[in-house]
Amino acid sequence: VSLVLNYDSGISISEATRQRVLEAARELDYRPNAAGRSLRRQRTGLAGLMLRRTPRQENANAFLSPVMDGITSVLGPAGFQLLVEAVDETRPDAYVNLLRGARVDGIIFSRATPDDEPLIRLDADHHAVVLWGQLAGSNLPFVDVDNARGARSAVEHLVSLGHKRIACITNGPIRYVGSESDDRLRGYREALVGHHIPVDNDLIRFGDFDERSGYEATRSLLAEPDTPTAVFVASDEVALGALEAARTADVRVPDQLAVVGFDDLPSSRLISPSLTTVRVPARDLGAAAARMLLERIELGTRPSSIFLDTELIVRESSGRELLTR
Amino acid sequence: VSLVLNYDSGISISEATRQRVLEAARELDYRPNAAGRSLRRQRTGLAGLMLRRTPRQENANAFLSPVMDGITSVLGPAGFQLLVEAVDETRPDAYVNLLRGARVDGIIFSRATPDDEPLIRLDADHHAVVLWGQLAGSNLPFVDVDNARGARSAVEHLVSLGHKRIACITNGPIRYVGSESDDRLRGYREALVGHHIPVDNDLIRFGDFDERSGYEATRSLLAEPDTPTAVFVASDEVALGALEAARTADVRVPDQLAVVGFDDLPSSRLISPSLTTVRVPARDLGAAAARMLLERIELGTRPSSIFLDTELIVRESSGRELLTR
DNA sequence: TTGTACGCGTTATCAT
DNA sequence: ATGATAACGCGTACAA
Repeated sequence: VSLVLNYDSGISISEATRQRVLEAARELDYRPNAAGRSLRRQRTGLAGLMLRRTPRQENANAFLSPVMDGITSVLGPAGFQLLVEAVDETRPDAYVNLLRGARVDGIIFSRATPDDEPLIRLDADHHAVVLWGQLAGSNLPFVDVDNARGARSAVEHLVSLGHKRIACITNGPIRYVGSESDDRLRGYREALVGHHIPVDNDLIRFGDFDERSGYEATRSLLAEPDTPTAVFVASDEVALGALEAARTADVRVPDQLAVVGFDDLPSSRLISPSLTTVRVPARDLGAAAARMLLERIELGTRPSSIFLDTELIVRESSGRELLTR
Repeated sequence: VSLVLNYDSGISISEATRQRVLEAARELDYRPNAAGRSLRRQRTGLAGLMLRRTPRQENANAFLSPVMDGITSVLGPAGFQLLVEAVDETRPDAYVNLLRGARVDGIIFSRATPDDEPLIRLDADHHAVVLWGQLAGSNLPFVDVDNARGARSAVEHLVSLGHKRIACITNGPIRYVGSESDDRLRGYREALVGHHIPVDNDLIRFGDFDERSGYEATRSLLAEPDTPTAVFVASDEVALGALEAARTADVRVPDQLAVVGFDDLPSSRLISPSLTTVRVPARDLGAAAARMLLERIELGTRPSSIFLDTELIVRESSGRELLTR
């Protein structure tokens, strides 16, 4: 029975019994039992997606839908299903049980922190782990966008429009070197340096992941003696605050202040002025992570990490060329 | 060993051996094997979330994050994990295997269609199924918001501001009576009738789930001989199109046209003018669905369906009272 | 209180 | 080509 149901060809079963088995299976509406199969095969056909729930951005996750779509689009055809689990402070090592208890064959871990010992150990023990987002100081396989390069493309866009006084608002405090926030800030600096524009630290503000911080940072930038003509904001959410600040200060966007964001949230296309931004290919990242995970599970090899390209999406908020003064 | 590890009290094991077992478990870093446990217990500790992927709103799902958060917040403490699967046209009955193959103990099914025979049969066979979104003509247990009531609250808000010419744009074509789109349109009608305002069918437009359709519907409404002073749009996404249409037509919101949406997407708070809307408590709905599913799984009873209340969120787009003409 | 043995459902292996 | 059997890891029923 097992041979008939699990192999399409290359098995030595007479056609007669083959049909007999298939007929019986149909009649009984037979479906193989997942637990029995997992136990015997020593494989679950399940992959885990670990989502870090920070109290701050608790329900923000706009990327979740496309990411999961990308993951399942790869896992599904390979015969894998997806188990999603939130990793929070109450049970910080839940994912350890997932792998060590063989509930899943591998996990995709989003936004790992640099000091996650149990995670490092899982990797060392040849468990299939793949990271969503680069982890500085570890050699765990990851997928990520090149944040510095994406930031450079945004700032170079502003430079090409004629801007020289370009401010930067990060999407959050710089927690450690090599973090997303750090890389985007670095890209901003590199772009300026590359075009021989001096980096003015008075034009750099540190956001706090939310719209409000973007609002306040922009207010304070507009109060600078030598007002910037453009601002690169390292996330769309924070950039929305920048647009709001410009609006309330009667500063026209993009004429008086050009704004470029990062992420390309669904709403960024819809607001007015629509937001020029750096698109993060969430679905592709999900698919890439899933492919890497499959490689690790099925081949047992250690996949090499992947950087995907961002894409600059030019919209109204940076729109026109700067009038020469 | 099993007794020691699975029961805190009420077992007849000497303290000495109890400690010996615990010590050994710690030393070995023992974790129970999920498949073995599932097989023996005849329970997987997994619940399935079936997401309907329509080609149209493929990456839209802004509710996904809070919904999953709500679900896991209930399932987690009960010892259940979540398996997420997209149900698409390629394998329309994948969820049948999920239950009949005992991969999961129950499923939450989002946006079921009225003619889903296999789903009805699963329910009849006492499988644990719970619906996200009411399904007209079936008696499957569901969670939903009272769409008609939510729509009424939105329109009554407009009436209370003095509006009499109130248009309606649905969020999509009316596929069947009792659908979300139908209920919201019905609520609009009921509110008008309840306040003795005649329902003018010339003020009703059928959107198509996207911003563009809202834009076009609003343009056409603004071309009406007796222009409406307010419009109820049955989804925020479509309402964004309405705002854009007003903007390009130099119609001031809310002074010349008040706009109320439905859903309360994350961006609705952030745009300008911020959108008055009817909030759908996505997280609570998720939690409620999970509670119902647990009841069905653990008690084997048939939970009664639940309507959760929407909440009217008044923002700028409906803002002021209408000046009497 | 402790030890043993069985069976959950599947699949791989080994003889026939 | 077919049939019989063992084993995956767990929890429980029963014997000791």
